[in-house]
Amino acid sequence: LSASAATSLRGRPRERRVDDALRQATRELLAEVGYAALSVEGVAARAGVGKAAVYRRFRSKAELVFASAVHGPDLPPPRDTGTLRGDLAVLAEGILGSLTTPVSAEAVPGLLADLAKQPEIARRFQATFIQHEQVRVETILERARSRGELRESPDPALVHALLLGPLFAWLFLLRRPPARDLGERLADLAARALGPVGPPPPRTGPRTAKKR
Amino acid sequence: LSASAATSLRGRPRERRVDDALRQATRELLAEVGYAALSVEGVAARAGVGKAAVYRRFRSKAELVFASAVHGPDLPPPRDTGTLRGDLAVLAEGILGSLTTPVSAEAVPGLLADLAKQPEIARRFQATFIQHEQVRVETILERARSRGELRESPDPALVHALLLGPLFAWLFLLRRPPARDLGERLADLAARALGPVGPPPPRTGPRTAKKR
Amino acid sequence: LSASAATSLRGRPRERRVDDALRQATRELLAEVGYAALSVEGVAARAGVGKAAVYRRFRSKAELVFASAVHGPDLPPPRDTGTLRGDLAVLAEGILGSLTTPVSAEAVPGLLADLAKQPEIARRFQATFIQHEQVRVETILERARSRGELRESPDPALVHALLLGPLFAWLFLLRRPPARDLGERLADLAARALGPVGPPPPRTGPRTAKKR
Amino acid sequence: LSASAATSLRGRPRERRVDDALRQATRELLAEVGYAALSVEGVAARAGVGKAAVYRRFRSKAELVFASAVHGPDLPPPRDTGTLRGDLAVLAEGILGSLTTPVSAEAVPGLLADLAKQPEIARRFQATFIQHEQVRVETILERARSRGELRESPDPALVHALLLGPLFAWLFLLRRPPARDLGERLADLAARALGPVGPPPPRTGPRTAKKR
DNA sequence: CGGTAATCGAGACGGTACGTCTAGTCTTAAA
DNA sequence: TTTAAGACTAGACGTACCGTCTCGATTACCG
Repeated sequence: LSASAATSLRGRPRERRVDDALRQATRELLAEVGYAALSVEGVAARAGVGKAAVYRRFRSKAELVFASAVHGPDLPPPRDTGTLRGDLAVLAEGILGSLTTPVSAEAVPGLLADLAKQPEIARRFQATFIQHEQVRVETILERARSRGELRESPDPALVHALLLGPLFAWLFLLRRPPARDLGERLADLAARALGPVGPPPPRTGPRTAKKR
Repeated sequence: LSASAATSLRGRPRERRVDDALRQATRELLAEVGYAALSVEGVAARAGVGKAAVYRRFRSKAELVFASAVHGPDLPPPRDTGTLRGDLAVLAEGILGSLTTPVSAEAVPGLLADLAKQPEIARRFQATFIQHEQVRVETILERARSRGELRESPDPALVHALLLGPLFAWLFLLRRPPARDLGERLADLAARALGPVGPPPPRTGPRTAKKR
Repeated sequence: LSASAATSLRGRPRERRVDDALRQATRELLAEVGYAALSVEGVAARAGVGKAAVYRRFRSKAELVFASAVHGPDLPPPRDTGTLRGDLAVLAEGILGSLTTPVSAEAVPGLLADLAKQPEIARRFQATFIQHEQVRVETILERARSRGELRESPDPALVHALLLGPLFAWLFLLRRPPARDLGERLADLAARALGPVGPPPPRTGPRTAKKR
Repeated sequence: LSASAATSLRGRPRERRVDDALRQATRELLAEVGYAALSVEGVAARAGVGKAAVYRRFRSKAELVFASAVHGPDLPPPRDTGTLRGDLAVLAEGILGSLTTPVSAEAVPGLLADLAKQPEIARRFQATFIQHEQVRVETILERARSRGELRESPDPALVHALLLGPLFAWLFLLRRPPARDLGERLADLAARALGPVGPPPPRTGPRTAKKR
């Protein structure tokens, strides 16, 4: 998740100070004015840095913001709470937390829009953010299966969407303030939805009688 | 949902032709070049219309796109399929459909980003798009309760997020192609999460103590 | 100098009130904001009149201003003061006066610029403003010749330029404030320049006491 | 007279090529379409330059045209012809020449109009164009006095107006084509107006006490 | 130690879109 | 046919960024 371009060994080395100042300035400006109103010129000025120093590190504004605002795979591995529901709750709270920092809150929608047109950034976003969470989902599902809570592991992507999606929708589509226990409630619903998969143990007739 | 400004009765009336041409041009360009690369100048030119005619109707690019790309409350009331799961499936397929038109697919992320900084548009978005779907959710939940499928109605916003969120996440965050039965599968999961599933699963561990 | 377009006899007759309000509003705005910042919309609004009513009377902004700001041939015929120098002084003071009203002062440079590109208006300007003054010059020269002050009449256009030019230059090129006796001083110089052409006129009367 | 902004020593220096291309394009377009129809966008396009490069150098269209069209103080010092009349003729021909280039002819009236509302440009116009010519007038008057052609030096501004004014009026107010010897004729008249003509006219009364 | 090479801040470069403004024309309903 | 009101096309205005490039001045490593 560090900067980007191939760092040659020859010539004057990059200054760490510049990297830090850029990250800092980007985060500040994101929180202050939001993604759309954030300009590379503004970031460079705030960081006391030339524009070239920015573009030497990031190919575009989207990359700059992405690298500065999105946390990397620095989360601890998912804690084992003993139940699927508990594991999912921990994960959901983590996702919720990373979506509600002042920085993320401003950056996410704009970043998403840029992703739509910059496949390269989109790929990195997948690899850094999405993929990493999905691995955690897989781990959790695996555990649940070995506990006997699940008969067969569902598609991890679907489960991921089942947690991430409603959180995102709540915050950015419905634009509701995040309730304290939102993550837990969604984890609860998700666990319930995944519950015993397939036709309730052998013998249970056609899926028709869903009634009650 | 129509254009915007108070339609005065005096003076030359707005030309319908212009409204139509603008909507048409906007949709075409959205599908062709996407939201970011769409320019008001381009839309006006394609529509054979002066820029002033655009800004007389829409305060910004976001308003223009919103009004042109987002379907209004022109959906039929939710069909009663006889089961909660069925009703949700119909709704989910509808949402999925409206998110996967060539126009929406391009417009949604950009629109979302603009929403973040333009409260006025955000309000309209809520009223037009979100609110209307939420009413449908309420209707469906009401029906389910009168059928006895649900004991108590959950928060419609939460249920809405439970359907809309995963669909959105699947398409725009995970960037996966929409499977044919995606809506149905999510409706299935949602129904399962909301109510007791079929015959209570025999003995599947501590599903009892559900929070809240 | 009245308005312009062919006034049909059929249909509703034009309202005098509109003509007056337009003239009035144009003069006010000229004095307030100057020629460049004066807009037809502004004039119409100030006059409480529709834009169409303006363009029904004047083909362009230049025509509007020209008709509203430039005095017509409403000057009395040049008074005979008894000397060429005196006659020229009266004329020069008249020209100076017409160039230094608040309205003219603002209108003249802008009008001049538009004249450069609108031959039609330029023609009317010649006919209304220039020609009329030139006739006065001719009259004055004729008188001087019959008095014996001049041997032969010089080109009236040149004499006109000799009076009008320096006044214009003083005001609009050098941008100096008009001295009280500027007209008189220039008339003095002009009379002197025209004076006895070639060898001093044989024995001609009272050219003596030119002093003040 | 050069461009404008303080030329900082830091950062990338301005490109000479851009300055030249802008001046060139402005002059071409002035001659082709005139002042009113000249647009900054057009100039930039013709010069193969971004609009920003123009506005980095000139605050407005008026400044651009002024800097491109008006000759600087690059005239040689006024040649001494031996007589006041001769000196004035040289000067008048020079002024006439500078007012009748294709570029000036188109630029002057428009520039004059813009001067009326932009005091900053007006000031520069004074300093560059007017003042410089006035110094030449002073030189000429001084010479004439030391020759004994003039008893006392009149106001140089008035003399300047006496030459420049009629030329301007002839060209832009009366809109007459410039005669070959126009400058000389005006210089003749001016010399006559200023001083005793030729051999002091025998006995023509008290021409001595000339006013002021 | 002197050269090579990449860095630094600064800011100009070509492009492009923005949202505003005005000109002059056209269209409505009412008079 | 006029009126007031205001929509219409067309296009310039001056501002703001983007991402690239260029300047002179550092600052490391390499030979």
